[in-house]
Amino acid sequence: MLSSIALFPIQTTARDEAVLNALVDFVAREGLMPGDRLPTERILSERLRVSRTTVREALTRWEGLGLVERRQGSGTYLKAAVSRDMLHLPLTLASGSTFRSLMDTLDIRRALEPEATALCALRAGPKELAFILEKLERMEEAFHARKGMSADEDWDFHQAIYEASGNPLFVQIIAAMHGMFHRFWEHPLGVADFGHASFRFHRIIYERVADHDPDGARAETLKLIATVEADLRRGAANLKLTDRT
Amino acid sequence: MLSSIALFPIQTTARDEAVLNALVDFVAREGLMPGDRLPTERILSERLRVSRTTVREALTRWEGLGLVERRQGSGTYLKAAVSRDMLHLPLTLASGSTFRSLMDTLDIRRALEPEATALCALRAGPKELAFILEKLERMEEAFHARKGMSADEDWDFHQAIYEASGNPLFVQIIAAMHGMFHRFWEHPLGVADFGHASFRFHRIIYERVADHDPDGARAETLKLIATVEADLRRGAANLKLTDRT
DNA sequence: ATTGGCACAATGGTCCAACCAATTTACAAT
DNA sequence: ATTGTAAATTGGTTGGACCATTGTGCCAAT
Repeated sequence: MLSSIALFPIQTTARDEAVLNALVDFVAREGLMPGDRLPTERILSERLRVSRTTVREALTRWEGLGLVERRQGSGTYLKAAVSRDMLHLPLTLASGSTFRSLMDTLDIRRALEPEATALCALRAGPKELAFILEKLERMEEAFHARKGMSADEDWDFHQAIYEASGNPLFVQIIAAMHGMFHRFWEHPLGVADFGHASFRFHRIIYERVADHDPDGARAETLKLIATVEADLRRGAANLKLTDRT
Repeated sequence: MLSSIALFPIQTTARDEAVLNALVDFVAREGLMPGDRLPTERILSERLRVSRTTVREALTRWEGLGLVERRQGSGTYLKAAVSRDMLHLPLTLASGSTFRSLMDTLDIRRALEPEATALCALRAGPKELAFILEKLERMEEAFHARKGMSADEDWDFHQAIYEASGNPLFVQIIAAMHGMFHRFWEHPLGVADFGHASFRFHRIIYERVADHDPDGARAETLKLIATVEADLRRGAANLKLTDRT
């Protein structure tokens, strides 16, 4: 960005970082896409003239950032696009499995999801709308088949909307909040009809988005989250979730 | 001193993860705080009955997450609190367009900061308000002394507000957005009076918060972000930030 | 011709022992 | 007390070996 500034960090030794830079270049040159397989550790070690240990440390870094996935016996696969000047902000959210923590994630969702949906209503084109509709119908199908909300299909629908917002940060942050939420609430926790109240809002939200009605989309998303909060409060009352600080 | 370390061998597969779990327990038991030094790799290797390579791979993960800092010849130091149930959120900001990336962070801020400020207005007690006021006055002081916004004091003020929201997620996520924003925009980029327009809103926001007026606080925070966006658009126009894909 | 199972190669995961490089500590010389 | 230097400490790197898992292809049985 600031190409006029020609200062570089003093580089005494930074082997693994150099390995990653070389790997970025390689991926760019070969036009590798997410899902493609990277060269084996032994090949990289040989070609880059560094020990396999160093290659592994570098790849461990990328794996920690979710950029790469290692499968023993198979290989190392690219999971996301990489570039030299991409910005990884590792954000560690320490959170216990307390009622308060779950409510905290809802605070974030209450702030982000309505805005993301509103942006989607503004920006989604026919192609994105078709994709969202497909996810919606798949979710409704699963709901009727299993007589209840299916977390996977539900998330697929929302993810489709947030991806259509055009801002990748929404997807990443909201996904983390969902993950945190469902990690401690894998089961309906005594709430038999968990998610039932939210069902009807999905199609309404889709319609608002399809109508390019950002305010309506925002309002309906807010209602949906309110149903989630109500479910959570019922669950907390049932099980008397206690703090484990 | 290290003779009393209570570490036990581990046996499961997924060695490096087991190492990290053991380390979490160790940190908790010893009451280690950020800044404290961890046992050396050789000690860990010996006590956990695991090769030093495996210990290093585990620590590399934590280093990538910013949880730990290694200093050659000195040791490995804790940089943040760790707990078993923490969620790592790797935020990846694609660097297709710098301007677009900055606008993406603003989308998130526009969603989160008004809500966090509103929550602060609801929840802040006298003690928190006094702390916020102190940060406000320090910022205003720095502004008059240096004839311009000071990023550090500015952030201290906002951070005080978001901490008073009572939800630690707000602080962490918003801090990450600020970090991204300023990493791309370390200098005012041709906008000489960068931040001047935002100055007056700080005191207004404080007053709304002190009055426990969440809607007012939300509205004023939105205006403040609007001034940031205006600054950004002027900067982009000045320098003709271009895509570097 | 199809299918099932098995041997073998490829690949990531772990271990060891040694040495390098930076830092800290101890200690002697002044 | 200060300073300079040697030694010990600690993270960083290397090479080589072996283990565990996965993928591939051959071969026999059907």
